[in-house]
Amino acid sequence: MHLTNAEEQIMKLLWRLDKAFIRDLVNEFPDPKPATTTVLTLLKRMIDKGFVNYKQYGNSREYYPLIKKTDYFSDHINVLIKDFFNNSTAQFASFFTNETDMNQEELKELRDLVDEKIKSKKTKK
Amino acid sequence: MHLTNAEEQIMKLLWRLDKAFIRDLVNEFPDPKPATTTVLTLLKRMIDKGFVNYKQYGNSREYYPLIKKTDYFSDHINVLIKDFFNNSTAQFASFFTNETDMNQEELKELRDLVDEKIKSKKTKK
DNA sequence: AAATGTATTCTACATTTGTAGAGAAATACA
DNA sequence: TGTATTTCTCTACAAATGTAGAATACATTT
Repeated sequence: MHLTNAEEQIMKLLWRLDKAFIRDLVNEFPDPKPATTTVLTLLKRMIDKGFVNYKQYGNSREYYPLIKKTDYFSDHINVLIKDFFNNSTAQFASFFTNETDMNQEELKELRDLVDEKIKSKKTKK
Repeated sequence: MHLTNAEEQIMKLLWRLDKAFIRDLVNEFPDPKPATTTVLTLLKRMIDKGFVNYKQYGNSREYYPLIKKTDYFSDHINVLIKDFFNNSTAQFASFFTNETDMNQEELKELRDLVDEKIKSKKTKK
């Protein structure tokens, strides 16, 4: 099961706000804002799909995400890696460092990060 | 403009085969294969969108991709980075090394890669 | 309590996407 | 040279997606 584009927009809002009432969500949109019912329809579909739940307060609901942004994202990336890099993370990493324009600073940061990762794996064994 | 899912399947075939006639494409599908007309319809849409072109041979056409896989992929990744990491490649890289399960080998490869990248940038200046 | 505002569900419909048949035109073959 | 095959276009339609009004129920304000 997956989110459509419009649904993903709502999801991003929920991730950013943590939880929100319908009016909060609609307000987050720049003009022209979608109709409230539009957002409600999307929310209902997202609930059916198991991505969102809510807490009832009187006649209104506070919606919140059921999956973590990082998990959702992780899935995305992995699909991309599978589709385009024959499932090789190394190949992807190579592509990544070549194609994105990280500056000197960021590159060093990344190298140190990877270095740490290597060390932590070594000690773990 | 973007490719739909079904169109992207065709695109992947074209990237892999470089160029192909309609029967080649249909044959690449596992059973049950889609109808030839289905694939033809998709190809026509992709041509209209500017993703594919063809060379005419008699009454049939040899189709080929107009965009490189890496460029297409690069766009994807960048959208993800923008959407989920506030446009910070460094933040994404960090996430990436943490969330994917690269082994010792791959990690070293990546570190060396990044190292090279750092050096090449230094000398370029 | 009546009027107004807000949230929700139900229903509806236009657009996009996935899938493919009918028919025409070109080609291959018996 | 008539027949089968292949490729293509045109048309069609079901399913998914995006968008929102009408109706309803509850809450708030006067």
